[in-house]
Amino acid sequence: MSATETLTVTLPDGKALELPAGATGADAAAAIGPGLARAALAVEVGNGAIEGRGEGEGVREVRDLARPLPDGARIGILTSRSEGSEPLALIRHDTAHVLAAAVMELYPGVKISIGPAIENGFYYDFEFPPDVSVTEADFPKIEERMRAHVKAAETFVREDISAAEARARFVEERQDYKVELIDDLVVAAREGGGAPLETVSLYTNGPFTDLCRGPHAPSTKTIGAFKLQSVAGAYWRGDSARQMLTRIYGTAFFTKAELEEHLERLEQARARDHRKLGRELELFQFSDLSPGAPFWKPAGMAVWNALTELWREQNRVRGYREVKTPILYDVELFKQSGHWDTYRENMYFTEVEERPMGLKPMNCPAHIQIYKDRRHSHRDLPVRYSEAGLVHRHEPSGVLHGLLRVRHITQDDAHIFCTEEQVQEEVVQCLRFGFYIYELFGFEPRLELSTRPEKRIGSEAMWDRAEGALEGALRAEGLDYELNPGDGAFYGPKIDLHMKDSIGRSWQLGTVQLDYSMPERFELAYTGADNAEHRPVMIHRALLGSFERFIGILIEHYAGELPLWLAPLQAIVLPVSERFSEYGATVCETLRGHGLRVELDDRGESIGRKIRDAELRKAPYMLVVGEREAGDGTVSVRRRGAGDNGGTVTLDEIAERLLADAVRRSA
RNA sequence: GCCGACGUAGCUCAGCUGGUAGAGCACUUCACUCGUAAUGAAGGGGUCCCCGGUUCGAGUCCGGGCGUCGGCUCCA
Repeated sequence: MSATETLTVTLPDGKALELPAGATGADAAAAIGPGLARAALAVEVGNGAIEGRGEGEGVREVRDLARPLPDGARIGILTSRSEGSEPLALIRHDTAHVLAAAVMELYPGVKISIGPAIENGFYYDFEFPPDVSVTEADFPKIEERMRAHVKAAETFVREDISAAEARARFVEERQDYKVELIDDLVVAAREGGGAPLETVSLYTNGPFTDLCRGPHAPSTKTIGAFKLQSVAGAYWRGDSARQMLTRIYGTAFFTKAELEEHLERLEQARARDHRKLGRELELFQFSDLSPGAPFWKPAGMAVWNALTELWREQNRVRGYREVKTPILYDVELFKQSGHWDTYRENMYFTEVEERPMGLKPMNCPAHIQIYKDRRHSHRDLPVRYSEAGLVHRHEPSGVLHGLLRVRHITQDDAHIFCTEEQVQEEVVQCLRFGFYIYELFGFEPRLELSTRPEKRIGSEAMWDRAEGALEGALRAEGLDYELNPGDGAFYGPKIDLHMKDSIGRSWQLGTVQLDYSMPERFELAYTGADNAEHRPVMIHRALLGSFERFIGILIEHYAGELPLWLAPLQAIVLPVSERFSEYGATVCETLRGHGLRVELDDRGESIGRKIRDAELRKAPYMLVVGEREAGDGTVSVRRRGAGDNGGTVTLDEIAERLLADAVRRSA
């Protein structure tokens, strides 16, 4: 055979496979084996680089099995058992098309927009006719229709047609969103400076055709199990000025068992929802009378105070001095700080004796007042003020979410006023402080460096120095970080600290921001060694983010089972009957005398009942006392969730153990 | 703020097409005095989110408001 009649591809194991010219991914799979041919979903194509490195490495694309393979490509056949998220993403995207197909059939006149796979499933956005509203109650009907498409094992057929032809087709079908997408593709190709857009791809399964880049599995039959999950509003193209579409969320898996396992996980995540646990454990409550503002109950306050102790202790150790500043100010302050111009919409205002006043949305202008109350020498710097600062922000009603998004926010705030030379070292110390705290909870930090945005103040030289200082700090600590070019604040670059919790969710907690704007606006100064006035740099720093949010995250991270040092109820004394209440009271008082949070359950209930209730309250230690213990001054120890295997120890021993645990702050 | 759903006892929820409310848990009382995840019995408890409308009659239907939930946008 001559070269033009064959093509060669390289398989993942490095072996070359020779195929007839024009062979497809499906042909390759068939050439490898009939089992693979049946299991194949798509083909991964990487160009060049037969040896697996060099040119082309990293350029890879997942393609339909039916597309011809390029000569010399490295390929891998994708099946449901392939590693990574791609196989699932593929069938989820397939399922999105099936959803759209079903919806088109059930709701004539519906306009379709886009339907991608997302992290745990997929969605499709629709514009329903004005008189139609779709709710979760309609899901069974839609799912039934979808099942028919899956059962029919419809082939996904790709056609590449000219943009003009596709446009005409969607104009004809009155699919305005598809027309807009095509127009934008054409414009993007033109503005990208490359070749003009020649064709767009359409995918058809059964009666349904969609504008789609692909890829898709060969047919709908690989969708093993799917479920529609929720319906929500979503702006067309994520733009709040544009049409609100109806988004239907769903998920899909290769097998029913996997789907059920996933739904089970969702159920478990709901069980650790901090709003549910907050109510059950009586940590906090919300009231219609003050939306977005938690009421801390005694148990929640115990957690708050334990966290505050950590915060206060560590700030002191690290050279911060705690301050406390008002929450209500003459609006002049916010005009000077700039918040009036940029943030007024989200602030709370009132009038006191005809004087317009506002609640602070940030603590920095307040700390600046303290800094300005005296003159500073370069010898004084850095000046570090910390405050559990209460700020109010009028968050839009739709975004409030338990403790995680509130209007009444207690930030673990700090501001450092320092010289430019000190910036890097101060940032290093902030990062170390953050890591110290996160490690206590087993959070794994991830860092992001955000640099100069388009709209900014200050000279290029200033930004060079500021970004250099942050980068220098990250490098000096040997830390990995992600770069977010252009994502900094207008007044300076920042490092954000993100964490992953026990179930893999990511949260942004801390932030370290350089600020060259506030010192300017408030004309901050220090006297240098040269006896001249200089501007200090200001570092804004929060590590927990806010006490409210951090506690919310902790509750979910620990599923309510807080470590002893944070637990509102550290131990509960359980007399086996009321006859031993007196001894129980002695035990309880002794432990309380050591500063531990202990209660006595002297209700006339059975010991089984008391243990059950104590477990539900998630007390780390249950101390059972009865005739034996009262006789020899001991307690029978039961650990939360561990059953009766803690042994029997003397009162002194248990006190010592609990105290050591609390002081160590062990997780 | 936007879209949608929801709002019934402290909690979780039931209440069909309009006829003045119900369960379990929790709570109270009594009995039991118990050894490692629910002892039994009796009892109390409701402006059915708020305002207005339709109706002989509204928890139920309609309109408005507030709040919550799921998303979207936002988080300087």
